[in-house]
Amino acid sequence: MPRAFAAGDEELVEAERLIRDRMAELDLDLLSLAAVSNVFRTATAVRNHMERGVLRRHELSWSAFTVLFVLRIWGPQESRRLAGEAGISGGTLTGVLDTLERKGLAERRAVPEDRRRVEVILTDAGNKVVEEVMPAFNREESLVTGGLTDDEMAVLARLLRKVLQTTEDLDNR
Amino acid sequence: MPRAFAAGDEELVEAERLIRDRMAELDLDLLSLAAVSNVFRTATAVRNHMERGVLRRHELSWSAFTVLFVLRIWGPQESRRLAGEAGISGGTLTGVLDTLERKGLAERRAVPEDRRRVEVILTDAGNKVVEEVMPAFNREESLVTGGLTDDEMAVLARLLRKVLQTTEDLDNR
DNA sequence: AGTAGATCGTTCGGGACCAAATAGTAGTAT
DNA sequence: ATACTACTATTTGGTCCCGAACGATCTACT
Repeated sequence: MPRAFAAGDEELVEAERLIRDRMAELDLDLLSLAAVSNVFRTATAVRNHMERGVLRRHELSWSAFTVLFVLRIWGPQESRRLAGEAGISGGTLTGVLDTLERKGLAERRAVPEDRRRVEVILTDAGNKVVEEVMPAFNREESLVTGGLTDDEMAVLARLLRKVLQTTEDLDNR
Repeated sequence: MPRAFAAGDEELVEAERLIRDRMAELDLDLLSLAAVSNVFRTATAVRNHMERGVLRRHELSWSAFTVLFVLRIWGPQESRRLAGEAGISGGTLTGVLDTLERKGLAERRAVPEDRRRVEVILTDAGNKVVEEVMPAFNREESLVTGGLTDDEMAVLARLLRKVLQTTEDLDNR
């Protein structure tokens, strides 16, 4: 049996077979490559799906919704932590907050004991938006994971958390 | 045992416990939510890691590298398919190709039989860049998946492919 | 031949994004 | 008090990205 069709081949999609064959001389770690690149492909596809299907109807950008969501879950937050939790830079958060304030969905509050800092809170309107969008968002999440069993979803989440943790550990050093 | 600490709880990170408790009345599908949101968190973290660590040294944007990579794997491509394969819009591809042409890494070629269409090819310099960047990129992929066994990486890729496929099926309808 | 509709890549407008520079504030040492 | 250091959010400059509008081109039909 030729090496190009060794065991495990049936797991690969065409693109991955091509990569293996056309990059053979580079001696790549194909398991890592497949795992990571599928993270990106899936994230892009699902994100586009969400943006076009759910978020667009509410005129919310991805980051704007994420920020609202974080505020709803974690409660009033200071900017720095909010940015980290939402996965965006501080500079980006400033712009997103400008937009959210303009729409009346969130507000900046001065922190009395330290005037450098800013606390961000969800307005009633913002709270309402989250509680309206979140179920719609979650319905789509259920749809895109419809091909997985409950066990598989749990495994997927667990493995991803491990990769995430490893990546964060690499960056904090 | 209170419901808030039922079986499986140890699988959840703090954020996910919070979501469960603070969104209880919305009756969400928490398994899907955890799976999908971890896809995004992981993708963001790994992408930032790659952009700062590998791509920045070579002055390549994420999309620019993806386009070069697709060209290297799939060979000369027409724009429309190239955009789809790289996961970006047609409008974005135009800008990316302008940049890549300016750097001499890729070239547009007229398609004789249909003057609307454009074929994109990798130059020798572009080919060289891919073969230089790809191993460095792959080394980081190995690092971020370092916490997983080979089996786990294969499972991760398989589950993600399933979600990806389901999402694409949803969109093509 | 001529026209209507589909399809291609490009252009354009605007938001999002990051990194670096900046202005302002707090704490600490001198 | 003053200077120094560390930390905050913001501004700036530049890139990226999408969707919609556009012009050019091809196809099908009459």
